[in-house]
This record gives sequence, structure tokens and C-alpha cells, in this order.
Amino acid sequence: MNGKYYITTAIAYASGKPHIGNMYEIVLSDFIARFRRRQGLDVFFQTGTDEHGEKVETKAAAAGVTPKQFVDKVAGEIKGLWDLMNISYDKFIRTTDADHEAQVAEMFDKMLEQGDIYKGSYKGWYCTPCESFWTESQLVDGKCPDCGREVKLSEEEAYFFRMSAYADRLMKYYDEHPDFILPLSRKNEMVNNFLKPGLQDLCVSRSTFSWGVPVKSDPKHVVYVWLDALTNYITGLGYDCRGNCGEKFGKYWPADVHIVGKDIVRFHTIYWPIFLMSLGVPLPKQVFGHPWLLQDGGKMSKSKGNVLYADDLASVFGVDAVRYFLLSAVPYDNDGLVSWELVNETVNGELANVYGNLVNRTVAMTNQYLGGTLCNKGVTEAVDDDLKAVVTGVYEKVCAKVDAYRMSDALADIMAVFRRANKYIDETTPWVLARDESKRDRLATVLYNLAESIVIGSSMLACAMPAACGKALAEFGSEVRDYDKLGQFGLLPDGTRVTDKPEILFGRLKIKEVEEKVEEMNKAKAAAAAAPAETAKKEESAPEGTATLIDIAKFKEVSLRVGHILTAEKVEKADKLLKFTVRVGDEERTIVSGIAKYYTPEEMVGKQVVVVANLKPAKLRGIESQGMLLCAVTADSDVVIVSPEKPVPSGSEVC
RNA sequence: CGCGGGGUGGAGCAGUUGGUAGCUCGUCGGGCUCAUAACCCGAAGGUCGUUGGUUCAAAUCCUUCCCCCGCAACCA
Repeated sequence: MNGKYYITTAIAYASGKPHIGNMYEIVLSDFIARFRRRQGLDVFFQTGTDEHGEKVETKAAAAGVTPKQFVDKVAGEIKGLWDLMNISYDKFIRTTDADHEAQVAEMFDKMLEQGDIYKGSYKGWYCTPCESFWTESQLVDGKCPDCGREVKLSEEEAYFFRMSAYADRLMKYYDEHPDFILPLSRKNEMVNNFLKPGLQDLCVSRSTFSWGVPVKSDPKHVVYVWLDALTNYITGLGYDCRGNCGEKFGKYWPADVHIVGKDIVRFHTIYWPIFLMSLGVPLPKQVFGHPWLLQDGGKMSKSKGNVLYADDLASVFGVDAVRYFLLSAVPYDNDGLVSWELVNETVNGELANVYGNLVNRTVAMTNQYLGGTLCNKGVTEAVDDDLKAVVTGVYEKVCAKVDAYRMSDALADIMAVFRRANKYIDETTPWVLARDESKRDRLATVLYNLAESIVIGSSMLACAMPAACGKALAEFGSEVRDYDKLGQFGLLPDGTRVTDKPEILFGRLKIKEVEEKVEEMNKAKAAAAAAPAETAKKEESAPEGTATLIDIAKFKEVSLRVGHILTAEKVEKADKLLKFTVRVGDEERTIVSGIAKYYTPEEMVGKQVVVVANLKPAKLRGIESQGMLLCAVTADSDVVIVSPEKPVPSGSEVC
């Protein structure tokens, strides 16, 4: 197969370390990129970081560094993680790269000149003290949802993109390219939710923060992050909207596929194509919206501290095992699950038992029975036919799966080769053949067939596990075989020597061992995190890695009182909120709490609770909450109200 | 009625031009010994969430209801 192949991942937002779910997309793309290269295509694989925007600006300020310093650090971490995971990208682009920034400003300018972008105004209700705009629906009783004060109808200058002007052309493109958006369910979503109701013009500038690419003619505005971010796919190839595009752009554009998460399909299949139409650039051929990898037992969230990271998993299981797991765990159009247990099961069950053990036993037998030399003596029996049929037929099946972005199915097909080979060993019982001198040639043929099967299977599996499969192949004196020859059986040269000291490719771990390792790792991390913070503050070191110690005066700053719940009701249009009237001593307070998932209003009435009495009031869903209820939160996210052990007078101090 | 996805043997999944259900793991029984207590064979286990309908025939099409999960809005 020849020709070019341009594949991209979405660029990672540089606001923090990507978790294992984010890593899936990169490994998925890497698998495809490696597979296409092996098929003989001239592949360009681009990934990178998206570094502008308000969130970065805020986070940097919180960390006390400049936005640039902040993203330099995070982008470095992200790139390091990609490198650790052996991602074979050809270019790692950053939206703070000078050439990218310059081109973004230029493109914005061009769109402005053409009239695709126009200066308009963003209308809304403005709350002067809060300096915030609100839409009609956000207002509470016609007043500011934050502070409850009067708002006035106001306008703010902003730039808009005429999306509506391109809607028909986009729809036509969809119709003419039925595979443009995959899976199909995503396409229906786009058409039904956005195109059919009519495209709204998109606000493509911001003036409430400054960390972005300034608009050339009007530098108090910065370019909307999506317009900035999406264009990385062409600026990374040297695109120049004034006509002087680089050689790469001519060679690789249009992209063959953008691999993106299902949550951002909209940006890639509506806004991005329209931006390209505006620039007069051909549209990408395909956008694949992959599902997510979710953490087993609850969504990953940093606040819960249950986030899994690729490097942690890799430190226990190895890089290749994690890559394999990621690819196998996510179904085609359904979210997949990840946990330490699940990874462990996959590593033991598939990599160690089926694949690693097959390699090991085949090498061992070749050494024991044949002195380490493989030779096809051509003494075949009927059982060989099925093995060969499975092995030689798998490449075609895998190609079909890869073309359809069904990676877990592709891996299952490859694994079926090794399962079949294991079965073949039992069918042919080489150890029995070895006892009979007259069966020597049959024995040699059997082991040759096994080795050949392993070489063919490993050649494909190498896209998922480059290092481990490279090792496996090396044990048979081989390298990855040309993909156009994977349909043939018997290319392993006679006289091939196998290694005399086979290595264990994937070790088996008991789940207890995994848990111990995880615990060790967490302890080490806690210690590392605690150490610098505490030396800086010159505080006594906290024992056992618990929270930082405070003195009693600090604790006394918090006023905890016992309250008595008088009334309780659900807050309208809020799934999680309950509104309480609580008597604390002489006063009655309104408190809103996010525990609707755990308690009904009925069971709360009459309960005694512990209230933080001197908390600054806050507006929740338009209701002022004057305090908060203390709850115990368990590891598996159950929430339990804290109450006095026996009834006490309302208003009693808790100390 | 905010948007979307899903409910298939103990677990995780496959299964749309409709033809009485398949894979991996787990369990139980057996086999083998080359191998990482691994490998191979066999068995048990499902009225394919619920109601009604279309059809000679439905997990697969239409309909009723129930439940789960994401996203969005509040989680002091």
C-alpha cells in the first residue's frame, strides 16, 4: 500500500496532568499510526498541547507564575508522558509555538477581511458589581444569580463567525461523505442537535482575559481558544493562509483522520470544517469520536483523589501492558472501564498466560528437542491446516477492524492466533513426538509452525506493544514481518536459531501484590508532596502522611454548632440540592446542601446535625445558604450526615 | 417532557438487509506436563429490562413503562 496518511489526536489541554482516560486517545492513535506505517503508508502523526485560555490563566495565577511558565511546565510533563508511553508522533505541536500563534492571528484577520468574521456585540444582562454577563435563563427572579442585585441590559463588543452562511455546504459534505463522522451515532447527534435547528453564529473572541492570541487589528480581544486550537492541524504542517504553505502541507493535507473524544466531535465536525471552508482549504476525510475510558467504581475526579495515571500503571505493569490494556478495554461505541484489578486480569489472562507463555514454551521446546534450530521439514498432518488457516487469515480480519476503528476487536483477533497455537501444542503433543526418533521431522515441523504463527501474530501485535513484541520476535531471530506478506505461511527461514535464554515477557502478579505496590507508591507520593511544602513552612512534619497539622487557634476559627432541622425540601431544577431550615440556638437559618442523592427531605426533618455556623453565605441555585452541614464521605462516595451521639440542646458548640 | 448512551448466563462484552444466542473471564469436572500453578477438553449457567404489537419467525422493527450511566445547571 502506498500513499500518505495524516493522523492527529486532539491536542491535550495544558491545565494539568492527563489521566489514563486521556491517554487512551493517544495510544489508540499511535496504534493506527504504527499500523499504517507497516502497511507502507507515508504517515505523519501529530499530537500536542492546547495552551491558551482562561482556565490556564487562572491556574497560573493561583500557582503564582506566568501563564507561559505554567504551560511550559505542563506541556513538558505531557510530552514526557507521551514519550514514556512510547508514542511515535512525528510532531508535537504547542499552541504557544511562535509560528502557530502568528498564523492564528493571520487567519483571523483573513476571515475578518472576507466578512466571515464580523464585529458585533454580545447582548446580555450585566451586573456591574460582579462584572458579569448573564443570559435571560440564568437570572434569578430577574436579578443577578450571584449577588441578587439589579442587572441591566447591556452589550459587549465581540467578534462573531457567520456559521449559518456555511450550514448548507456542510450538510452537503456530510451527504457526499457518509463516513465523514464515525461512529454513525455521533453524526446523527450532530445533524439533529445542531444542523437541523440551524447554526448560530459563533462568538470567536474573548475580552475578559488575555491569555491567548491577540486579534491583530484589535488587540484587546484574544482569539477564541477553539479557533486557535483546531487550526493546529494545519499550522503544524506549515499552512500559511497568505499562500506560502510549506511542502508538508501540500503533501499531507487533508488529514485522513482526526481522532477525538466523543465530547468534542461537535467542534471537529461543525466548526472546524466551516473554518476550513472559509479559508478555502479542503476538509479532513474523517473524524472518529472515540468513547471514554472510565474509572471502575465512579468517574475519575481529581477531587476524589481516585485518578489513575498511565505512568503509575506502567510502573507496576510495564508500558506495553498498559498500552495493550487501553486498546482492549474500550469497546467501539461504548465507554470502557479501568481499574488496577482489570488491568491485572488482562495482563495475567491474556499477556502472560496466552501470549507470553506460548512464546516461552515454544522456545523451551525448540531448545530441548531441536537444539535451538528451527527447520520446516514439511511433514504435515491434517491438524496443521486449521492452524495455518487461522494464522494466514488474521491479517485481513485485523485490517478490516483497524479500518473501522475497532481496536479491541482487532486485538482479540490477534490473540485468537495465540490461543489457536496453544491448542495446537496440545493437539500435536511435541513431548510425545520427542520420545520417538522416527517422528523427528514431524516434531521439527510442528515447532516450526508454532514459531511461524508467533512471528505473524507478533508482527501485528507490535503496533500495540512495540517493545515486548520486538523482544518476542527477537527470540525467534526475527523482526516485524512486512505486512503484505502476513497472509503467507512458511517464510521463516530454515536454520533460524531461537534464543537459548528466553525471557519472561509478562510476569504474573497476584492482586495482593498489585495492591501492595500501589500502596507503596501512594505513600511515596504523599511523602514527596508533603516534604517540600512543610520545609517551606518550617512546620513540624506530619506523621503518617496525614493532613498538615494546625494549631488549636486555627481550629477555633471555625464555629461548629449543633442544629435542628425544622423543614427540608428539594430545590427545584437541581438534582443534588436539598434546602433546609435549621434552628441553631435562637436563630433559624436556611442551608442548602448537595445531599439529595443520599437523603430524602422526609428523613432529614427532625434530625440533629452539625453546622458550620460562621461560613460566608453563598448563593446556590438562587437560594442563599447560611452555613453548611457536616457529612462523612466514604471512599466509595457514600455520604452520611454527622449527628451528636445523643440529643443535645440546639446551638450547642462543637469543639 | 434539557441532550445523549445503555439494559444479553456470576463479571465484562459481541450480536440490525429480523430466522429461536456467541466471545473472554469466573465456577465445576476431566486431561496433559513443553511452559509463567500455565496450557487443552467438557459441563453447568440466559424466558436477550418491562408491556403490547407487526411477522410464518424478533435480542434484532414499532409501542408502554421501569432502571442505570454520561453531559448541561446548581454539588459551601
